[in-house]
Amino acid sequence: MSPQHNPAKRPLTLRDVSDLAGVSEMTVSRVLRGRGDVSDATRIKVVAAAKQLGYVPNKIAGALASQRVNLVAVIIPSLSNMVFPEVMSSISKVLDETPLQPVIGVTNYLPEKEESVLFEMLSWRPSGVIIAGLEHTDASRAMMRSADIPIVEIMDLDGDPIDAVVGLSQRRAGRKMARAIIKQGYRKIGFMGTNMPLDHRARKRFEGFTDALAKAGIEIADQEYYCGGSALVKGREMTKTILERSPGLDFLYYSNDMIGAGGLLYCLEQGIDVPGKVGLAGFNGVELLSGLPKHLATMDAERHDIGRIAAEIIAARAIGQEAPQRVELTPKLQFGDTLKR
Amino acid sequence: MSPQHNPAKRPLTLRDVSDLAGVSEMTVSRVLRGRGDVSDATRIKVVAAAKQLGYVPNKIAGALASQRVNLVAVIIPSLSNMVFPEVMSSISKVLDETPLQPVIGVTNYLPEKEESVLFEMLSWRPSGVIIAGLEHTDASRAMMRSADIPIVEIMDLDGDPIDAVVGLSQRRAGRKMARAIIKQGYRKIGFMGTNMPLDHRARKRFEGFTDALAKAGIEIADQEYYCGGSALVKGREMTKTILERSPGLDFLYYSNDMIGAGGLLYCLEQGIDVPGKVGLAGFNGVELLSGLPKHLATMDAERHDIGRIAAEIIAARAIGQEAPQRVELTPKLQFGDTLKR
DNA sequence: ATGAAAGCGCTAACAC
DNA sequence: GTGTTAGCGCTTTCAT
Repeated sequence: MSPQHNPAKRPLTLRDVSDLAGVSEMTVSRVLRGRGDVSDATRIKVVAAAKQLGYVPNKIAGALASQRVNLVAVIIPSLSNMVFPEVMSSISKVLDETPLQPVIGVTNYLPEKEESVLFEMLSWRPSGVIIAGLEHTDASRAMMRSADIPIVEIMDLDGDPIDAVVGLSQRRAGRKMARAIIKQGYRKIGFMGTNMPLDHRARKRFEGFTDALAKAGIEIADQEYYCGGSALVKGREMTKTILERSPGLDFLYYSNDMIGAGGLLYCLEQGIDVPGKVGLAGFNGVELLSGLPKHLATMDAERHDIGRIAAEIIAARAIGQEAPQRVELTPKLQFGDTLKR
Repeated sequence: MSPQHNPAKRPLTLRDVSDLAGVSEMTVSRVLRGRGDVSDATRIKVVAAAKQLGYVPNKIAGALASQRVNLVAVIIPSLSNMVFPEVMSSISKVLDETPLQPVIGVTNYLPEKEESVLFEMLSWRPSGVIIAGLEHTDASRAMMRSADIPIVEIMDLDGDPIDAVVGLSQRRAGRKMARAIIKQGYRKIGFMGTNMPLDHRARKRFEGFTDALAKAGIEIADQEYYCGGSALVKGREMTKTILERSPGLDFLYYSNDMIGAGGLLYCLEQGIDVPGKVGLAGFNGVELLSGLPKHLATMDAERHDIGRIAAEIIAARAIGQEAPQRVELTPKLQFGDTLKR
């Protein structure tokens, strides 16, 4: 039955339902929340009345009275990097089994924006926070610390967590890739990445990468950075630039799979022997890109596990259960077709 | 200054700030909201006190008292189709200039999920709703109608809007593409799409497409559907399948750019003359994909304008201004390199 | 199994 | 310019 027109032009309250059903507001509240003992007869009357009116409970009032808000703030740098929607979907899948609901905030990699998003979110008194990265302004850290709710920092492990942390060591991931590349005999290595000093995870991967090269007595032979625009196009352009400037390069390491894919397409068009003459590797394991002529070597960022585990920690703590404080995931190297093996 | 440790382990209230600053709660409230006349001296004291304590206002209580919630519910089917993050970012950009804040809900193309997401959202009494599509359950429509807030349905125009609507006629977009294809002399046309009966926009585009073909006395020569998996891979596989089954095809129309790109890569690998022997076209104008060896012909879904205008309508109505009820956008055909011209 | 009263933390409205 | 009072619509707690 379609709800009756609401003549009062006033949001419906419990009171309206209680009047129609002929029971107290308290009883209506109990029925609608499924709490406490209510006789079947009453329950049916109340449900019918609520439905007939098209009553939608007011969570604002409910939350204020109960001091409980079943919201989980999820704070990520961007939606255009496919990694984050994927983390989100894992989080949603876990929270769907609980009364908790994710609320997304996007920071655009800006610490001040992160601070303001966090402030906004915390002012709704969520049951928990899942936030990307370990780098935050002092004020952000202070807010999270004093919020007295579970905080899970995700994606990265290299730093000081506020509370719980789920991720992988980005430095270690960079080192692992470097070692694999060296082991296959590549020596003249070029790097391409985003010009985003605030993408700390990319920065740490690069640091780990150069560290491991240095231990083998190798230095990055050339590098190139971009910002903005279509990553696929930029990958192609940077690859052209770097290969023309440094024809001796035998490996190209990209800070993400998207620019790696652009580079791969360029190399194939130019008839460059991949991975014989030049090897290529990216980072992330973006499923989107399987389907290219060759599979780009990459390292899985384990983002589904990260999202799942982070959400599980929040869900456990929300009901007073113990949960791990630190979960380290190990990224898997995928050789694909662009790294000799 | 880092906030003092909160010894009470109790969320801070206006009261705490008012005690520290030595003024009434009301004055603190005024300062923190920037409303009403407050002397500079008082303002400074209050701001200092709030900062020292690390006070974060409780929006739950504020919203209940003021009967105002500066949230805008944005309800979309998916985050993995890049179109929606792009719409989101346009919405955010507009709302950033206002006190309004977007809250994302994802329905996975399921009407029942849409209904429950909507219910959850409306129970927070948002200032407006932006929702993808014109197809909703009766209950969803009833909820939106009786919520007495601005509702903007986006992306599609072919149907009965609840309130305002911003989008393009998906049917017309399909027809337009069909006419362009026919005009270039293609006659044996294959179609590939998602197996998602609930993606009404894709369905309507297809209907418009076949309508226009029918008017020219042409029927779809073959078709192929997929669900799940990497769109790029699926596009490649379906293209192989359809071309082997129907070698006479001279045009392939894809319901989205991602599978179109997979098909394009396949054709190029096979050395098929594109667009000479076979023409290709997709839909959406996904910027992500420029950077492929050839540019896929496509039609811009105008999603940035859609997001911007939808948000502008909500923002205007939120402050009592008039706003358009219906905005039709005209998708532009981009020939790229895969459709003769 | 149901109801009555108190109050969650804030703001509207009004008084001073 | 600042303070006081009375709720906002629910849920908690306690009474019956």
